Amino acid sequence: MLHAGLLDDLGCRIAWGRLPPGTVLTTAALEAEYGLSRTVVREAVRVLEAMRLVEARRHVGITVRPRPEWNALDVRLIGWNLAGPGRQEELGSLMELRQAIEPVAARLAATRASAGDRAELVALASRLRDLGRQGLGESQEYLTADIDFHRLVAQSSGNYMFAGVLGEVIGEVLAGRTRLGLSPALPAVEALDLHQIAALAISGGDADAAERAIRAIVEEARRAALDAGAATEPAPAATV
Amino acid sequence: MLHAGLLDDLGCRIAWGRLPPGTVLTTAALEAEYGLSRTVVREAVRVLEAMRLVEARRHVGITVRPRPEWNALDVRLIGWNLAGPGRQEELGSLMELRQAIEPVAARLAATRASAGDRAELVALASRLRDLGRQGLGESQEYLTADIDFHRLVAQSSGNYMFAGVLGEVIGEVLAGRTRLGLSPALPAVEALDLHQIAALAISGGDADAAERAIRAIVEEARRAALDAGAATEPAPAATV
DNA sequence: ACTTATGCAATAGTCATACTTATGGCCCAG
DNA sequence: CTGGGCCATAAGTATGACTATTGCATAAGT
Repeated sequence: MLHAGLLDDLGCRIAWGRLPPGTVLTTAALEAEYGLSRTVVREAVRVLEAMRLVEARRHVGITVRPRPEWNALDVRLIGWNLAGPGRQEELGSLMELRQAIEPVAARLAATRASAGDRAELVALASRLRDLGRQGLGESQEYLTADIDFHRLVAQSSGNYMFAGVLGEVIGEVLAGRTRLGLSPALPAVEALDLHQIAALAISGGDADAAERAIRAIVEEARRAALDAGAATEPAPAATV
Repeated sequence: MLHAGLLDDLGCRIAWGRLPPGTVLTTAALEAEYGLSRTVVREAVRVLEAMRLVEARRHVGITVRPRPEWNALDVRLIGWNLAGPGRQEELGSLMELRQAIEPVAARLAATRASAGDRAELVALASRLRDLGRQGLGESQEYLTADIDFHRLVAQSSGNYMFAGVLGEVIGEVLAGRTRLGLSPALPAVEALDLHQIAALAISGGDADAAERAIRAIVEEARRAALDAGAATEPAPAATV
């Protein structure tokens, strides 16, 4: 589909600073550059406009807006940022977002989660512990269970904003940890314990304990990322 | 501009449940219903698709997606929700989001804010105190200063995601408080003190104190909203 | 010299028509 | 009942024509 391709290409060029804020494009120039019809160009521009990456004005053209105006929490934009030279910075921002949201999500989950979700969280924490003890902290299975755990906490919070943003980005953040080797084959006992504590606290309705445990989990992850701070993950190849 | 009108109309109809998940539209039917060209319809649908409100498929049409799949933190969607029957629920979710984000933003602001921003925060807190003491807690001036204060905390955090989402929604949330009469003409001394404490903590680089103060501010706001829980604000007239 | 008004070209916005593409559902055969 | 093929469905794309708005350049006025 041509629309998706053009949208991604333009989105990346903007997100990566290749079309810096203030750049003025025209639909005619884009048609010529990409060899596509006006329909495809306009439709892609409409989406970029909706994301506040550009502003289209008659007689002027399509101007790239300043970065602070962009819809920072747009999932597509997050993806573009993660796929480009600003990946580390984006992961850092996402880590801070997790730091903010996950403890509150856990607190809410402790009061709102369904019985089924409570049981599922306990089961996931058990799974993480088992895999961790087997030295499989770097495995896909561990990663999947870790992602599922955090997603379920967000969903159980009953706040669909938490569920939405965390559901979308937690996979990327945790996978990034694994790729950076920040998820050791033998996870620290304390980390596994914290997942257990969090799951049991949510399951038992203890909001304070749930919040403290998740806060500690996220803090540990943040510290590990800081310790590895200079270990820069190379940006993915710049082709989307 | 026809595009914006159609987008808002369709967006609201979906957000308000008038086009419930599972509803299948076609571009032909929308053209006929709205008396607009295919171009306008397609461009609007593109944006809705990007927001994950709908999915367009050949041979099927344009299907409204289940609500959990929507981009919950899309600013436009938040606006549609706030303009419709789900306003209270949306304000509740936003309050929780504030609860999560603002304390962490304050913590980060304490370490990252520029000297100018630190001074500005202190000045805004002073302004709030002065207006509050004059019994102007319900005034537009107080509201403006309150919004500016919280926005600046978010911006000073140096996390553009915090700045983005709070910058967009804080005005709406705080204005809703004023409209509901939850912002008393004579604000409690403690509330004014907390803004001072937060501003001074950020200005002085005390992250713990900044976080505690902002947390207390947001918690006080949340409690006030709970106390007024049954005082339902009528949804705005359903015309955007 | 500065300010205001006017006109025109620039570029997006909209409409209509034609053609292409993929795909879901239905029908038929084994 | 299952699998394969075909066709109609509806989106996806292209193009030409026309409309609408507006920014900029120029001219006129003070």
